[in-house]
Amino acid sequence: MPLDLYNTLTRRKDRFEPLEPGRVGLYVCGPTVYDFAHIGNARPVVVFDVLYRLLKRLYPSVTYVRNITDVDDKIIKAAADNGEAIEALTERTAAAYHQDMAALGTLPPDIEPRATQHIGRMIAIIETLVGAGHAYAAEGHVLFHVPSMPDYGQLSRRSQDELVAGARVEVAPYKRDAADFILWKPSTPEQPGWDSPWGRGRPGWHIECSAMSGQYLGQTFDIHGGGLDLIFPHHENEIAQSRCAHGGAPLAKVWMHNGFVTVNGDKMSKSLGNFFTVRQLLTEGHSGEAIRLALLTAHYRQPLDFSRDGLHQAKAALDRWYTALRSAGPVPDGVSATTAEIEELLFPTLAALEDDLNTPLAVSHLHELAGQLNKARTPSDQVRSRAALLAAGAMLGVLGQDAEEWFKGAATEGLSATDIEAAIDARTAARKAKNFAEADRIRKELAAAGIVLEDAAGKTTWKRSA
RNA sequence: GGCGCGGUGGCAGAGUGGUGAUGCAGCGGACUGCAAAUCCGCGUACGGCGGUUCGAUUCCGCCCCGUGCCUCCA
Repeated sequence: MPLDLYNTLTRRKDRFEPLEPGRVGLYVCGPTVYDFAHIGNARPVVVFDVLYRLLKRLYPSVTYVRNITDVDDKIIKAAADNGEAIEALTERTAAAYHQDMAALGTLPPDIEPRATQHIGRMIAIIETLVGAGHAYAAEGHVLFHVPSMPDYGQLSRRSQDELVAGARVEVAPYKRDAADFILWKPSTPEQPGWDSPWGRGRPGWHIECSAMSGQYLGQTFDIHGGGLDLIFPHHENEIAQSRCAHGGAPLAKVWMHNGFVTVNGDKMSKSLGNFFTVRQLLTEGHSGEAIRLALLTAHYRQPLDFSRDGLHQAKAALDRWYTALRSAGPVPDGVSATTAEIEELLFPTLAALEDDLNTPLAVSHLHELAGQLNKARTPSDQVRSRAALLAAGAMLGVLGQDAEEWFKGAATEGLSATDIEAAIDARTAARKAKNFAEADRIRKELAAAGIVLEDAAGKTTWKRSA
């Protein structure tokens, strides 16, 4: 099955072919580390994690680069507000980011470069741009001169006239053209800064990605991803810098952008204050797996309205799948499924993902596989459907834990597993004695503590129903 | 003003020029001491108005509503 991906540059789904057979380079814009990641920040991480898993399955060599922006004016401000050293803030926030993204079941990228460790390369690119007449120094700043690039604006499909007409900010006096953007800016003594040919300063927002993608993936690579709001100006400017520094070579072949997470229809954003952090939801007791699935229930280019109800629906789906896995019981000796058998069952899920990451359709195929597992009557059918369900789950990055653990979980409060099992034994004895009043009393007592009992095949199992 | 996205059954959410996914919720049935889970069955859903077509939710036009970007933003 071929892989089709929607390319923002062409505005249509295109058949994907790696630039070099068997090798794929993927660059995704990572976090600016000054605060906890919210669900809107998490969406691209989860979406591109699914892409990464798919690419790894389809191609022998995949290099996934996701940067950490650890120099930025928001960081300077947050550190000042906290009375915290910049480095302490960025280290702390980056560590929290790693924890939270791991909780969402995302694989770490192959390379996670930090902006502050690539200043030299940024300066070199800026020097090249100045030398080629695409950039100029003015009042300690270095700016990219947008009119020097005739085909600027292809990604966002904006003409330079429109940019000027729509400019909503005051144009700095040192700009030759209103659309020119900053490559390097001066730092005051208390701001972080590096020596450069233009004095002590720090990089502008866009140049870091040009430096890091170029270093790890080369001048032209396969896929560049990020959120919709990065199309303009960030990615447009990244393209301008990189192409003008590289003799016009394209930066990335495919540009992918995920849609926004909204709350009651409005974009979730830090400035609006309508955000849920991943950490907050995890603390409330939502599983990272349910958060992840909630983010995958809408197609990645569609807006996703986030709500706790959506989270509960995702959990219900996971309950259904884990129930199927748990009910199937242990695999009998000597029964196994062949790779070909599993692949056949996995095919629809894979085909859905290969069609521009149609995760909602893939989710429906997981439901189909769970249904097949529930209906399986022979050990070989069970083993086959179970293996296929697990493999399909792995494509989405879910169903990675043991089903018993999913249901019995780590209870931070309430009854321990030992207490529960003792109560179940007492109830089983009562049932054997046909003392159903006592059996029901125990069931009710456990239910009040959030424990649901299920009598099946002569054995009683339990789960926490939070 | 420029550029863009969306409006599918109670909810979430795919998809398609013609037998209208999937899940949740709801209803009925099987199973169960009772439940739960599971299985079986059940729904005159495609914002409005025109057009193209034998046939449109799907293509085209206009309109309405919501929403995003236009140098903080995933």
